[in-house]
Amino acid sequence: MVIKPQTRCDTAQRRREIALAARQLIADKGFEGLRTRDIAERVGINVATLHYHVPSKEALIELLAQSLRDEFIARQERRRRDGVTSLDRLRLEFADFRDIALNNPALHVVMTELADRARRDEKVAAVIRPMQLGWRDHIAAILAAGRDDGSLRPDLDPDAAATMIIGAMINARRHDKDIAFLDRVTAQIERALTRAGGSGGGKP
Amino acid sequence: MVIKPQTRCDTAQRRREIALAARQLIADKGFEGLRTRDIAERVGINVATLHYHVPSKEALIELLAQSLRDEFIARQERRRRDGVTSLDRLRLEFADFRDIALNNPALHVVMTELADRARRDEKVAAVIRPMQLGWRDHIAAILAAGRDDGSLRPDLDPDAAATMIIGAMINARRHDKDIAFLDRVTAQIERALTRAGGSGGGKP
DNA sequence: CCATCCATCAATCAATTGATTGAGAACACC
DNA sequence: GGTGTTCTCAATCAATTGATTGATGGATGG
Repeated sequence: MVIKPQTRCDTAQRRREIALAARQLIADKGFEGLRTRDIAERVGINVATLHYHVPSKEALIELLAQSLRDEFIARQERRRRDGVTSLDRLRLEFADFRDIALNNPALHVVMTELADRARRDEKVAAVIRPMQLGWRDHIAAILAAGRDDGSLRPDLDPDAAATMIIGAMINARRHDKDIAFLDRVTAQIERALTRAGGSGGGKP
Repeated sequence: MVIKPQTRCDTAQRRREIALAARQLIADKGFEGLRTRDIAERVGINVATLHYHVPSKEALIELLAQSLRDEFIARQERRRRDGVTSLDRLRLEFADFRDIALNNPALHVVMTELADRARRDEKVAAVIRPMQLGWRDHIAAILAAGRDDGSLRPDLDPDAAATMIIGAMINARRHDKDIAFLDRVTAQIERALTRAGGSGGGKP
């Protein structure tokens, strides 16, 4: 199971490894199946060593949440911001989500698990909620701009629509393993938010 | 904690009580915090008695899933089906979701937890997935009818839009405890799916 | 070369947890 | 009242699990 021949390494590095292993395990077996022993094994260290770097399971979960937030922020910052119109920027959001769904699906799974846990764990909530709010606000800002510059329909409620978009994308991935379905959903969102409204009528 | 003075009762009734207690506990502490002892205490019986009626925890979870499905089906059937237009019927869906959110919020919480578990538990998946698919198909059918009778926009992709609607409603409830926000989201959905597309422009 | 700190591990602990056992109470039927 | 079935519980088990302990090796600086 574990390949890497272990050498000593400093706490910062070990904590990164531990967070990563925890994430993979959660993606596999869910939060309820998360065991410190499994994490240690995956990292290739003793349980005691794990507890040396991360004092308790609670601290571990907080570490996990922070690790997730860090990656989210990193992704956010490395994005291109060069959309010309608001619609372009919205499409960029769709593309980003699609990219994660394809290349790092565990991220969404763990995100969902943590979001559920945030419901009853204040420590996790303190890390996760701002992240979710930030995402929503980010999309809402794009929508508001699009509404005002005319590239999106004028009767948009930015916050409500942003919530709709995020929920739609997550739900599209929840069941359908087929990425094409996500594309259909984002295409439908786009049609639903642009001005035209299919007023031309008729099916092509 | 437990009030009811216990008397003997038959397996069918006990299993109902157990499923209900399990549901409440999951709503409180999540799947990972579900303990057979806690369930037994909540029902007011001994753990051994619980295991007499429900042989294993796995069986318990399956029972839980079935209990949820039964309630869902029951709700589905007791609904009024008298929407005149498709838009009316869609609004009825919104109202149903709103009603559950207000009067039985635990239902949505447990539903989400079970949906997550279905990812790695085939038994649960076998019960939950058809239920979710049924919901989506139900809404998709309404949308398809609306598209064809002209009360909804002609460029609708019923399955994609249904997924969007469900995801939007769930996501609206996930964070915002305020029911008014759900109303904003459903209002936005409605605007997004009807033909007009705000082509009249301008804010009131 | 030595003292010190850091990282690691084998062994073990205490608590939790799903499940079982064996015996007894409530009930039904005759 | 007798008999068998159904339901219930106190006590207990075996396994799991988060966490600790005490010892060991290695690196670093003097």
